[in-house]
Parts: sequence; structure tokens; C-alpha cells
Amino acid sequence: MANSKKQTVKQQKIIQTAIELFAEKGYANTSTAEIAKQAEVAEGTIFKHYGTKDRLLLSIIVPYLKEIFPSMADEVIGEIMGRNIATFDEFLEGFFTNRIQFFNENKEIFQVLVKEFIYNQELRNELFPYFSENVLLRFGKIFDHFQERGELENIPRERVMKMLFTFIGGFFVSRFVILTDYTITEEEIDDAVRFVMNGLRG
Amino acid sequence: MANSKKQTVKQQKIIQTAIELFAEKGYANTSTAEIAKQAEVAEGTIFKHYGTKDRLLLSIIVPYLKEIFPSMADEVIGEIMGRNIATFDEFLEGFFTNRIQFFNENKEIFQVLVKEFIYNQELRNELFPYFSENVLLRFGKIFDHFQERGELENIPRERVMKMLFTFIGGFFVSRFVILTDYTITEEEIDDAVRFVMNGLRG
Amino acid sequence: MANSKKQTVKQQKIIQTAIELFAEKGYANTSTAEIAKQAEVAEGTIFKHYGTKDRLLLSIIVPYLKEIFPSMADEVIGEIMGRNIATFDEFLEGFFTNRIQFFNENKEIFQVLVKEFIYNQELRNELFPYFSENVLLRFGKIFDHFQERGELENIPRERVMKMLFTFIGGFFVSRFVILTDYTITEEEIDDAVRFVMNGLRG
Amino acid sequence: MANSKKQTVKQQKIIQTAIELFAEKGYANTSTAEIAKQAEVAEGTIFKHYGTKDRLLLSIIVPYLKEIFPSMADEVIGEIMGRNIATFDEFLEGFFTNRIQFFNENKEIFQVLVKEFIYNQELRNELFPYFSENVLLRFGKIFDHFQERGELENIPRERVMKMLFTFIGGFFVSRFVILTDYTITEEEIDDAVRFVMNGLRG
DNA sequence: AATGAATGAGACTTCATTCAT
DNA sequence: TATGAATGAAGTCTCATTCAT
Repeated sequence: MANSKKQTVKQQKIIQTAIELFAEKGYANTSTAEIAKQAEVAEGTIFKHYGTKDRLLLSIIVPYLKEIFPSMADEVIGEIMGRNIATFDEFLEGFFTNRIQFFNENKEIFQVLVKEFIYNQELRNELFPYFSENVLLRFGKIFDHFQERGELENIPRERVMKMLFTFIGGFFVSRFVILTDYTITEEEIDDAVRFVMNGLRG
Repeated sequence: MANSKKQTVKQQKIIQTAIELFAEKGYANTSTAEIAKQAEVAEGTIFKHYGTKDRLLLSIIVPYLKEIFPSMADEVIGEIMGRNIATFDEFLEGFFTNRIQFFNENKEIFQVLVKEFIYNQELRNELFPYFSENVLLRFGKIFDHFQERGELENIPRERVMKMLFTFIGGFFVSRFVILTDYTITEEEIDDAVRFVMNGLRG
Repeated sequence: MANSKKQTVKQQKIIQTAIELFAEKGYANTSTAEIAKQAEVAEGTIFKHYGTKDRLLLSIIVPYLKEIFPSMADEVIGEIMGRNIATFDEFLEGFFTNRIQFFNENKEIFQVLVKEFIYNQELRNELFPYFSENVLLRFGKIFDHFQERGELENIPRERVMKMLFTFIGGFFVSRFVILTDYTITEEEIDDAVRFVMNGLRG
Repeated sequence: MANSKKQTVKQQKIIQTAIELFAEKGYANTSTAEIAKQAEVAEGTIFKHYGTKDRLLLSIIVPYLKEIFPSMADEVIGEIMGRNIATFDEFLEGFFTNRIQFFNENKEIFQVLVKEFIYNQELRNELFPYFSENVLLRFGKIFDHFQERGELENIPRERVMKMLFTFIGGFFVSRFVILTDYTITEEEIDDAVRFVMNGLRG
């Protein structure tokens, strides 16, 4: 996951354990004592490195959002969109497949992010800029790209993108946060792409 | 809201205040002391009536789910479906309109429900039976009804209903829990219905 | 000591114990756990009543300064100055005698006040207004009073009052805070009065 | 200041920083972490050199009292008293002028000394011997000297010296520890000398 | 000589809950 | 029914100190 900068072994264990526990029980219901115990570390060590419990949470969420998410997104966009992707259908399928794989590999950290995003209004306000800047903006560009190619014409972009995000958000949150043991099949990806494409085309 | 059964004035204030605070900051981040103070009630009074903080939460959620939600749902189904609704389009529009109005009137309690449902695994496990029994089952019946009438034919019910719920869930959670100041226009309801209908018809 | 308002027995014990320990070891070197133990009270009880350790300190100091000190001072001034006191000598002797008795009865709280006043810059800044308003101002009036009567004439009031306060401050701090077991004799009061009077008359 | 003996640069920075912080906030309210950070030194380095925080404090105070203070005092006494000083007035003026300059140059270390002396009973007990040995004893000799010369006759030495120290203590503590930004004028030195001389002659 | 990661005891504080009134 | 003083377990955080490098 590359949390950058020389992390000690203990730090890695702290972060890893915190992710697991925050994902399972939520930030507010996880005590630093519990993290320390499970990470086999003194409680003081947590605070030496992260200062406050709050900053520990941000140490998990911010790199995930700030470094990893956009870079992966660019990868998705650049690599996939640049070359062989001709239609929005194909793009969507690539997007779902790619993101599903990514979230499967980082299920817990995604759960932390979503749970706290929904639970904690302050955090939500802090994260919103990242969100709109990275996600909304990029998606907008992709939309433009395909519209220039002649696809998705005559569609009120803003209104339709809302529907798209509503579905995508519901999809990932329900599958990865609520139904934690759910397995997404290829068939379901097809269903989702078709549902969205038909919805958009109107 | 009819929380019925000889509630004292103090009890009503406690419940009302608890809903407000739980909605705003979440159950885990709200102390009974804070509720007591804002409800202008002694802390002991809360525990005289509800025993534990946990039971106070359930005193809010359970009636909402158990009594009010299903009864309203039946109303939706019975009243609306029984008579003049001919098409699934019409049903959907009625459903959205009706639920939007309902959640607008009970925004905070809906926020409490969703937040805790997502945050608290134990609560989720407890509530799931209600959910599938009332929501999924009823919707299934409605689906059957319209299929019998010749609509939505040749559609794999289970798979398509998943997509439907994904969108509906995303719609209400994003509009009422995440974007707390959002206002839904009639135009947007139309967009949503069209998006869903097209998606389903595929 | 009349800390006004219905105090519970536990509150009184907390305050009393806190005064003793703060006087002995200083605020910063006294833990709330220690206070709780010696006051035979749960640690939580301290925080129920005073919120923070800091407010506990202020609950000791402020009433002492705000209510008791000025009222006693007025007593000194009014009672003593109004009637039978003809000379500044007599006033000073009355003042020393009265204050020595007072501080003997409240030795520990005086120690707390002085120690924290000297140790803690922030507290000093907060208390300075009270100090100058009550002590300096009143003393100024007394000075004026005696100057109008023809005593202490031709003396630059401000400069000489500085010397007076320097001595008085040194006197009470050294005798009540530093040399905690010291006993002040009547002879020493005479010495002090004479020292000051000669000093002032120049 | 000549803290002599092969001190490394880091040691000097530690001592200097500790003096600054102890003076400002007091020993008890200053953490070794804070000292280390401000001195741009690792926390371990402090403990390599001084073993405990307590010994760091003593490393500041003891040399100041043990080596510098007396030697300077001797200088005052020998140099000044030996030669051209004829009267106690002159001596006092020399003393005030000399000490004011000295404390101005070492304001912070003097603040540390006074604050901890007043705050910390144990330290006070440890330092008392030095104090009476060096300060009281020397002053006694000076007193004798002037009495032999015919000045300050018929004065009960012990009782009057108490008054003298009371004033001097009050003077330096108030000007250098409490009113940290205060500037002492020559005029005020004159006032002080006159006040004391008149007081003593009584 | 110097570092800084790690510690664990203990500090202040919060909180759900109890109970006498 | 209602109060609010009291509790003590548990929470977050601080700190002097140790030790391997």
C-alpha cells in the first residue's frame, strides 16, 4: 500500500491493526488501548507517532485518498481510455472491473473511509474538496470525451451524471461496506453496466 | 409521529432530543449527559425510562421500523397500487414522491437509522430480518403484480431488483444522509424514474 | 470559609483537600487522583463538580479573591479607618495585625494563591485586574485620606507606594509561604510598622 | 556565564533552552520533549548527559548558587567594601546597582531559582544551607563592619536585618520574577536606598 | 557523543449507570 | 415520576526514561 516514508515495523502494525478495527467496529467504537494490544505495541507508541487518535485516522484515510486514489484513477483513465476503449460501455465495464478489484484488495480501508464519511460530518466537510476535485472532475472529462466522439449525445450532462453517481455509490457501498461477505460476479458487472447504459441513454 | 403509549412530556423531550443529536453526531458520539442537558431533564430520568443508552436508541429505531414504516409501506402499496396505478412508471413515481415526502418529514430519524445501520454491525444483523421481510418481500410482490399485468417481462427478477435497490438505496442515502441540505426537485424525480425504468427494461 | 451556594459534603472535602495539597506541593505537582483519594471521593466526582483540574484551582482562588478579600478589606478600611484611627502608624499596625490574623486562619489558601501567582504567568495575567482594582486602588484611597489629614505630606505618592508594597509583599510572602512554620510576634509587627513609617517619611 | 568544564555544544544548547523554558513556564510545566525539540537535540541526549530531569534542574541551579553567586558576592563585598565605600548608604546603592545589573544579565536563571525555591519545598530545604551560609552570613559581616565604623549603632541587628531582607527579597522578586518587563530606574534605586536607610535608622 | 523509537506508569477527563431522596 | 450527586471503569493523552543502533 506504500504509506510512503520510512515507517517502522511497529508503525506498520499500528496502521494495519487500526484499519482492521476501524473497519470492523468504527472509529468511535475502537479504543487506542485495543489497537495497542492487538498490534502488540505500547499505547504510548501510538501517540508518539500519531499524536492523537484523530490523526491516526487521518494517517489512514488521507494517503488513501490523496496519493493512491487519484494515481490509480489516472491509470484507469489514461491507460484504458487512451487506447483501445471505443465506447462508454467498454469504459464502464473497465471501470467497474478495475475498481472492484481495487476495493477487494483494500476492502477494509474503503470501509473505514465510507463509514466515517457517513458518520462524521466534520470529516465529510474536510474530504469533500478532494472528492469533487478528483472524482467528479475526472468523470466529467471522461463524459466530455465520449460526447465528443458522438456517444451519449443530447443528454443533460449534470443531471445524468447525478444518476450515474447515485448508482455507482450505492453499488460500491452496498457491496463492500454493508454486505461485507458479498461476492460480485462477472454477470453482475454486466447487469450493472447495462442498467447504467440504458439509464443514461434514456 | 405517534410514538404512542402514555409518554410523559419529559419522555417526549428525551426522544426528540436524542433523535436530533444521534442524527447530527451519531449514537457513539452523543453522551447521555448531553441529551439530558439539551432535553432539560435530569440524567437519571433517561435511565428511569429507558434503562440503558442502548435501549434508548432502540426506542427510537424499532417503532420507526416496526410500526410506522411497514404501515406506511402498506399504505403505499395498498392505496396506490390497488386503484389507479396502471404502469410501473407510475408506481415508481408515486413511490419516490411518497417516500421523499415521508423522509423529509422524518429526516433526522432516517439519518439515525442509516448511520447506525452502516456503522454498527450488531444493529445491522438485528435489523436485517425486518428489512428483508418488509422491504424486499413487499417489493417482490409489487414486481410480480406488474409482471402479471404484462409489464417488465422477460426480466430476471432477482438480478434486476438488485440493481433497482442499489439505485434506490444510493438515492435516499445520498440525498437525505450525506447531502443534508439537498432539495429534490420534481425534475429530479422524473430523471430518477426514467433512469430506473430504462435500466430495468434494458 | 463560606464558598457560598449549597455545597455537598463531598464538594467541601474536595476543596479542602485540594487546598491542602496545592499548598503543600503546588498545583502542578498534585494529581487529581491524589486529591480524590485523600478526600475519600471518586475521581469522577471532582470532574462532575469542577469540570477540569484548572477550574478546581479557580474554584479555590477566585472566591478567595473576589468575595472574601475585598469584603474583609472593606472591613479593614471602613471599620478601622472610619473611627478611631488617627494616624497612619495606627492604621498600619491595624492592617498588619488584621491581615496576619486573617492569613493565619487561611494560611494554606494564601500559599496556593501566592505560589500559583508566581509560578503561572497566565493565572497572573488573569488575576492582575482584581489585584490592582482592589488592593492598589483601596490603598491609594487610604493614602489620600491620611494626606488630607496632613500626614505623609510632600511625598511622591506613586513612588513611595511602590516601596510600601514591596515591603508588605515581601513580608507576607516570606512569613506565610516560604517560612511556613514562622511565628510573627507583636514585637515584629512593631518593627515592621516602624521600618515602613520611617521609610515613608524619608 | 562560564558553566565551565568541557561542555559540548549540544549540552550548552540544552542548558540554555532549559533555563528559558523553566523560567517561562516552571520546571513542572516543561517537558523534556519540549526542551529537546527547542534545543534541536534528541531527547535521549538530555538523558545521556543529565540522567534525570531533576538533575538537569540542579545542573542549572547549583552552579549558579555554588560558584557564581558567592564569587560575585565576594566581589561585591571585597572590591566595593574594601576601598572607597564609607557609609552604609553608599554600600546599599552599590549593592542594588550591582545586583540589578547582575540579575538583568541573568534574569531567566534567577526566575528559575526563585520560582522553584518557592514552589518546591524539597528544593527549598536543600538550598537553605547555601542561602544562610552565603547570603545571611556575609550580610552579617557587612553589618558588623559598618557598626564598627560607628554607623547603624544601637540597632538590634537580628531584628533589623529581617526587615532589610524582607524588603530586598520583595524588591528583587517583584521586579525580576513577577513584573518581568519592568525596568528599574536610577531614581527608584535612590528611593529604595532611602526607604531602607530611614527604616533601619528608625 | 548522539539518536529516536519504544515504553508503561500515570495524568486528566468522559461516560453510562446507580441510588438515596 | 423525577432528580442529581456520586461512582469507577475506561478513554485519550503525556511524560520521563531506556536502549539498540
